[in-house]
Formats: sequence, structure tokens, C-alpha cells
Amino acid sequence: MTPRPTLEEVAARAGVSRATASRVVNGGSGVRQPLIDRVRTAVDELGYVPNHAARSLVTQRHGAVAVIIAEPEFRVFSDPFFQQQVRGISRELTANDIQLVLLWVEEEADHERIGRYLAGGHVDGALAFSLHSDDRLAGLIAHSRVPAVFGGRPGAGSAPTVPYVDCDNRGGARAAVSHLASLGCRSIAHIAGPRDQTSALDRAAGYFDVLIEADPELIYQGDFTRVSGARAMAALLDRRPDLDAVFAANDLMALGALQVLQERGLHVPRDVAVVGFDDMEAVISDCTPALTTVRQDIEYMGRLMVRLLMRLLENPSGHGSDSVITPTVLVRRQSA
Amino acid sequence: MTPRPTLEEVAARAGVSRATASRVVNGGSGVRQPLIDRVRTAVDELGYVPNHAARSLVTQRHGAVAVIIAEPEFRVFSDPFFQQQVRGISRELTANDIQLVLLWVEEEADHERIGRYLAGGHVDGALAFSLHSDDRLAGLIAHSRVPAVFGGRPGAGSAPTVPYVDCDNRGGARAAVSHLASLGCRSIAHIAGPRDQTSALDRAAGYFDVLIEADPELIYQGDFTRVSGARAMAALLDRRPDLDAVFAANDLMALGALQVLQERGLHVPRDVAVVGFDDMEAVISDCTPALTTVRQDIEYMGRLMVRLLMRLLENPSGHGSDSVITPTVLVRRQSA
DNA sequence: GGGTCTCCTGGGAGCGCTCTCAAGCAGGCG
DNA sequence: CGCCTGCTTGAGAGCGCTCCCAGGAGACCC
Repeated sequence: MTPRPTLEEVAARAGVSRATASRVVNGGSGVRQPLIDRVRTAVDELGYVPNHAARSLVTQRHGAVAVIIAEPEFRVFSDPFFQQQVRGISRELTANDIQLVLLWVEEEADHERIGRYLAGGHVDGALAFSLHSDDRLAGLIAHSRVPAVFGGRPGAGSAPTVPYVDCDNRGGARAAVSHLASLGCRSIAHIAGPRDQTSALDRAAGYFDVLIEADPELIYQGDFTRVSGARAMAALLDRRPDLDAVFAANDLMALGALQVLQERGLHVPRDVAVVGFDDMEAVISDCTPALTTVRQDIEYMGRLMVRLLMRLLENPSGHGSDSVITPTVLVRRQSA
Repeated sequence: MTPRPTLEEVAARAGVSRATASRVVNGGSGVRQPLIDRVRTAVDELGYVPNHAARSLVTQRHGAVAVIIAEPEFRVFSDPFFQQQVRGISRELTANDIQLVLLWVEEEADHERIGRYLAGGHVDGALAFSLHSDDRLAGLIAHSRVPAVFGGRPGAGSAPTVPYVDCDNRGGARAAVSHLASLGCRSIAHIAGPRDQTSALDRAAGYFDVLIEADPELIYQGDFTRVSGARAMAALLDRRPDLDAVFAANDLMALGALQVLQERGLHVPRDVAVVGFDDMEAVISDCTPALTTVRQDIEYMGRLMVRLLMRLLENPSGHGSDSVITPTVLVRRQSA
């Protein structure tokens, strides 16, 4: 391993000072063309690459952002959600020439490590997903004083100052339920998600926005898994055999519901109309009948998280860095 | 934002020199107890956290490893493989107090960026997955002179010097096929994986190890997806209605095969015995009959990649850093 | 008690870079 | 022709840390 060339050597070869070489490497503004060319040539010839450590020692910037993924459950694996969001994040970070440092949190014990890492000033900012309203991580991040953006609305009070990106869960749910009502459905059930997740709460809220006086018997709480959707559907049918529509809080549960409806010989959408939420292609691509659902652009949300963070970094006071709610779209297919 | 305290300030507060403070922060060997205590107290009181940039500027180490994930296809999403391996990697890196920098490669154009990043000396080493024997990435990494370890055997000649971790694909396949033979099966088909992936090739090689003179009609090539497994099974049944066993190169294809067998009214394992490969719980947990398959411990392989890399970092000459082949185990369930 | 040896400790250089500041220089204007 | 302005350039300080080296303090032996 030959030692890497330094700016000093580049400057010497180009016959300029280290300061000028530095200027050229960093864009070259305020340097006359002939010098720029000489430095560029020297850089190429020597294969010079700036030493990141030295640079961030003086600039106090690291060109890196932490992405914190908490995985208290098995969920990450069955749910393409994270992957899509991380993909969006990764693309946007790359576009900004920023590195992604992945922090994978598995247990409470990891929190101390994460806190130390963030406080250690290794990264310029942090991105995290706030899934559970009781998530201690949210507070930890808010405390670390590192600029951060959440994916998903954090639970009330957990981190009021941290902006987030979320889709319009409530509006999407409203659109779904309104659509079912417009089809003439009279008894619209709702398979809700876990109560400790704001997305589930917001979707349920959208349901109630439309059906203000809905019979509590028409609500059944699942946990976003397919199995829970099936269980919910069975229970709902037992309670209210007259129901003619179901709005499931996510696609996976809608899939479970469809399965039960099929088993019971009920036709979708004639007997019971079904609407999901997410429009997760990997999940519902081969489902029959094709699922009507609410689309959210998860990858785009990931990108927005990065853009929001960038703005926050440029302007730490936080002006112009409010949370963003992305729109949702009802995608009509065959199930409703 | 109050500026972070420096070692200098810690030293001043503890009444020692910066050098001594540094020693304590880095373990404290060769420093007398009373001084250690004083420095520790000062560190706590000031909330001192070492500045990583300054440290790596002088140590030339970064405490970070790049994990390169190439995603030329949609595969990453449907396959829990990566997630498990990344999980193992993440855990092992954390245990070694090393950060994970995720480099997500999407297109050929990203290669230049990756090469620059690796050459830039931001990380101490790199971990990558070698899936496709024609992968240009392998050569790129080998060229960058950064210590690296591959997950999966690289294609011949692409990066001879880079060690890898892979499971005993060939031995596992041998075990699977031998098992089918021992059950009395006479016409054992093989649904192979893509030819450009060494794991698929090795599994096919294992098949041929046992069935040296297998009828070429008994081999059908899929692409590791469920759909391709179904297509393969149908084609094989048409060609050789007498077949009484199938060894699929992965679980997903085995699942597709099972589905077709069921549709054709063939009983598994009475009429046709089926064995898969991977033992991916998320994939086969709810399959009937329970799938007999070859287990590989993917997470463990991820951990091994890290350990191998650590050894490589300690001993750059490469002694004692040979590739590792992890054992596979045949898991007998109902399908064979 | 003096010499030698060992163990701690502090001084100081220097890692590679950015950035401030002042010097140099050309051009324009009085 | 001299002075002022504005643009380039270079010198040098210093970011926070590690580590080499030298010096000092005991401990031990003769």
C-alpha cells in the first residue's frame, strides 16, 4: 500500500500553494483558469482523494447521516415498507453526496450506544422511523441535539420539536371509506391497526370522520399482519353478518380478509367490498380480485425526509423545516 | 449548541496532561489509578466524547466498514436473504464497535462513486455480496485495495484474492438428493437457479454428484422466484410424468412446485417428494405439507463475514484469512 | 547513600485539511 | 503619475487527537 497523496503533494506538483490547491479541489472559485487546470492535472496524475477525516476535523461537517432503524419485532422482515423508504433515502442522500450510516436498534440496551454515537458528532443528522407512540428512541434522538427528521408522525409529546414526514393517513382513510359509501355500502367495517402506531390511529380517525356514528361492533383491531386480518374478518362476519364493506388499515390485513371472504363463499365486491391501504405492489400483486387500496408513495417519503433534513442542516434555527404530509390516492381496482 | 468539550479541557479539569487524559480515554493502561479516576470524573462531568475525525486523522483507522448492496433487480425485496445477512453483519459490527456505512448500488453509473468512496479511505474495509458471476463490482472492490470480504462465492476469476463466506451449497444439495434417493425415489428432478449465480451452480453440482448420469430432461432452470418454480414443475411433469421427486434450488421455487403438484392432484410426498433449499422461515412457515429443506444459517454467515474482515484488518498480509464454508443441514419435514 | 532500572507522566510534533488575513498586482480614476 | 479598489495568491494558524521521546520519581540493590 503506497501512502495516499496529500494536498501538499498536489500543490507542489502543480506549483501552487496548498491553499490554492484546496480551493480548486473544492470548486475552484476565485482561482484563475490556468492554475485550476494545473491543479486538476496534478490531482489526476497523483490520484489524489481528499482525506475525509482531516476535512471534517476543520469543517465540523461529516457528509454522513445516520439512519436509525428500530426493529423491536419481526415486522421489518415481512413488510417492504422499510426497504422502500430506505431506498428513497439512499437515493436522495447519494444525490447529495452524503453517506448513509445504518444504525440498527434491536433492544433497549442499544439505546445508550445510539445516544453516544449521535452525541459523538459522527454524523451531521439523523433519520429515524417513529412507529410506536411509546418509542423511547424518539426522545433520545430529540435529546441528542442532532438535527433529525422522523418518518411517520411521532406519538403525542414524545418529540415535539422534531419534524416528520408522513402520508395523509387520515385523508386517505376518509377517501377509502367515502368511496365505499358512494358505492352504496351501508355497513362498513374497519379492521384497524395496532393502537400504539400513529398511522393506525390516523387511519381509524379518517374512518370515523366519515362514519361519525359507526357501530363499535364494526371495528376490529388487528396488528397489520395478514393473519390478524383474517381473524378480524371472521370475527366481524360473526358479529355483523350484514356487513357489506371492509376498510382494512393496510394491504396485508386486507389480504387476510379477502381470504376469509372467499372461504365463506362471499363474493367480492358484490357481497362485501374491500379496500386496503398502502398499495404495496410486492404484497398485492397477485391477489384476486385486484385490491382497491390507498396509495402512498413510500420511496418519495424517504426522499422528502432527506430534503427536510438538508434544509434543517442549512438552517438550524428550523425555519422552513416544518413537517410534511404527503398526499394519498385511492386506487380503484376490482375489490371495491 | 455549546461546543463539545475537548481532551484538552478534560485534561485541564483533571489536572493532568492531554497525553495522560488520552491514555485514560483509550483504556488507561500504564496510568496510575488515582489519575485514572480523576480523568474519568472529568470526562463524566463535561460529557466528553472523543472527536472521531481528529482521532482517525492520526490513527488512520475509521471504525467503519462499508456494506455494499447491489440491487440490479427487484430481488432484494422479495428475498429475506439480504435482510438476514445484513442483520448478522450489523450485530457483529456493533459487537466490535464498528459502524456500518451502507452503499446501495443501483446501476452501473454508481460504480464510479463506490470506487471513489472506497479509495477515499473513509472505511477500514468493505463487505459485499457476490451474486452474479459477471458482477463488475467484484473486480472494482478487489481493485480498490480496501480489505474486503464477499458473501457468496464470487464467479471464477472475478476476484481471486478476496476471501468469501458461503454455505456448503454443494454438500447441502448432495444431502438433499441423497435423502430423496434413500427414500426410494428413482426419477429425481432438479429445478435449478440462474446460471449466473454461483450458489445455483454449486447446488446443481451437488445434484450431479449424486446422480452422475441424470437425464437432462429432469433438469429445468428457474430463476429463484416462486413463479418460475411453478413453471418448472409443470414443464417437468409434462416431460417426465414418471418423476417421483424434485429438488428445488431454493424454497421459493419449491413452493411454486408444491402448488403445481397440488393443482394436478399429486400427493406430496407419496407421489412426488419435494426438497427445497434455504430453510427461510418467513417463506415456508405456512406451507403444507411442511417443506423438507436444506438449512443454511444466513445470519451466522453475515457474522462470519465480519469476523473474517476483522482478521484481515489485523493481519493485512492475509494469513489465516481464508474463505469460510459454513455447513448446511438437511431439515426433514413432511414433503420428503 | 549512590547508582541503576523501571514505571509514569508531560511536552511537543504532526496527522491533512480549511480558512483567515495580508501581501501582491493590475487596472481605473483623479 | 500616484492612489485606491478589487481580485488572486500564499503564509500560517489551528481543528482535536495520538504517540514518540525525554525527564522525573521511586524502588531496589550493593
